[in-house]
Amino acid sequence: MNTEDPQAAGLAALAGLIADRTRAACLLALLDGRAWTAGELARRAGVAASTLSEHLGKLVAGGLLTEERQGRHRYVRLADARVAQVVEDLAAQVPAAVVRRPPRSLREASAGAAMARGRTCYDHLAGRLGIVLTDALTRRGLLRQDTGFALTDAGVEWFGAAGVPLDLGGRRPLARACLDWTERRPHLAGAAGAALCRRALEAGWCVRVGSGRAVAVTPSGERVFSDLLGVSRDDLR
Amino acid sequence: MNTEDPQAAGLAALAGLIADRTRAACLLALLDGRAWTAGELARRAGVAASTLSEHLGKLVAGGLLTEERQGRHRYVRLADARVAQVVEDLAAQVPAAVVRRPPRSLREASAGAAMARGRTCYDHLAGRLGIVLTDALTRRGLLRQDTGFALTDAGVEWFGAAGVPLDLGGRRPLARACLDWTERRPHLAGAAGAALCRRALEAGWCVRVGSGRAVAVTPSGERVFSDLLGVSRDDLR
DNA sequence: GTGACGCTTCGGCGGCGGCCGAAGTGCCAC
DNA sequence: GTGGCACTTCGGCCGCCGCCGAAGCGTCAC
Repeated sequence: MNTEDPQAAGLAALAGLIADRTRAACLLALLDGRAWTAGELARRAGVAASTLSEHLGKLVAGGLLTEERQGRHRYVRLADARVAQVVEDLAAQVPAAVVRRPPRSLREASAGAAMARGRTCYDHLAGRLGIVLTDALTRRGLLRQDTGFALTDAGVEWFGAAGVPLDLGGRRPLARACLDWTERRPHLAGAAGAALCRRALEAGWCVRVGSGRAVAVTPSGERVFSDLLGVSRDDLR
Repeated sequence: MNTEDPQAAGLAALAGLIADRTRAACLLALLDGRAWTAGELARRAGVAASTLSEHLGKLVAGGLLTEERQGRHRYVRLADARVAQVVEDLAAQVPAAVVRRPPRSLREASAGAAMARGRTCYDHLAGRLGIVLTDALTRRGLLRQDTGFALTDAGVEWFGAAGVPLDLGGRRPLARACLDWTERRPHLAGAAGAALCRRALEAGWCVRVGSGRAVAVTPSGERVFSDLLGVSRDDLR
């Protein structure tokens, strides 16, 4: 390369951090928005602890992850919402045919079904649950998807009325579309999506299922979503 | 890797296509939305024609590029707007400090200045020009950026009145934020951004400068943007 | 036809990077 | 202290991949 191009080099370096099967598996696992220990990730990815340690070093050095040492554990999480967005966006581009794979076992099948029903996607809700809520917001004129992706004034009010505080002054966009990779349609992300998810977990509208990203709606959540958004219970199961 | 994960493998493979300096340089060059020949890209990237041929093969096989053979030339372009978006988004994440580099020559400096003033970003307008237009749309209540990123009803009307036809039924979102890597702020992308750019070039409001992506506003364009959006001529120079 | 040109294929080279196991470091429990 | 555990560092192995030049193929100009 006679004429070195710093932008191309930077782009290649960034993509290179993701362009490894093991690191990609880590990033996807970390998309649940929580902190994992190095050991958990190593088991998940199926590589030796030493191998994973090196990968984490690269991801942290590259700014994709932040780490937090606690005793003999190294906790690691996605650095910020922008990193999560990049990983999501890229993951959403991989052809559906590649991702869809018949489950190997009953256990895997039911875990997959739970994820498809509802899960967190970094800091917001995804899966059928995410889509149902996003569609309900749209149907009620609270979110507009026809000319872009933004809350309406009524939508901002609705969040206030629902007891979901919105950070209006923040640098992060309030509403953003995130392509759902099970539903293949956009769901609500951004500050509003994060606030809704946080509130739903705090208030017990939803609970985490098992150890992973899967999320289920509680009876109280069904009532709330029905009252606030007219979502039928059948759509949430 | 004991438990193979098709999603991680797919993500890594996709990122791997971008994770090479030469291929990254090609993708960035192709972000101008036009078709390039293999030879042009080889010269641009500074590698042998044979090397570049192999890279193009991978990018085409991976679905990032489409090719069109004409005589002894192989024309290649980004496969679609989604690919452009992925490349843009990823490129926008590389730290500004890496990209900003003092120009080597007067020629390079003036080319850089022209690009910063105005350029195409795949199929829409970027650089100061893109930002000025996006801000003007926002100031006039035609585009809303405070609660997301979407055209208002008045905005949809404005496009009609300005003689810029919008495809309302299309699958592609009408308005989308694209992070400008010279201005570090979002400018208008999506179907509306593409329509505006197409109309501006057709109607002679803007013209391509030199051989590349740079775009300049013509006197007639200054008049139009002033009339339609209240943009001062000084902001366009 | 003849030569020039654009691109592709192939062989070979070199370097990078992912992987592991072994050894080492720090932390915790007992 | 003593052992166990989580993680890291190191050395070495292996395979992949980007690079080139040479040769080949099709197209275009004359």
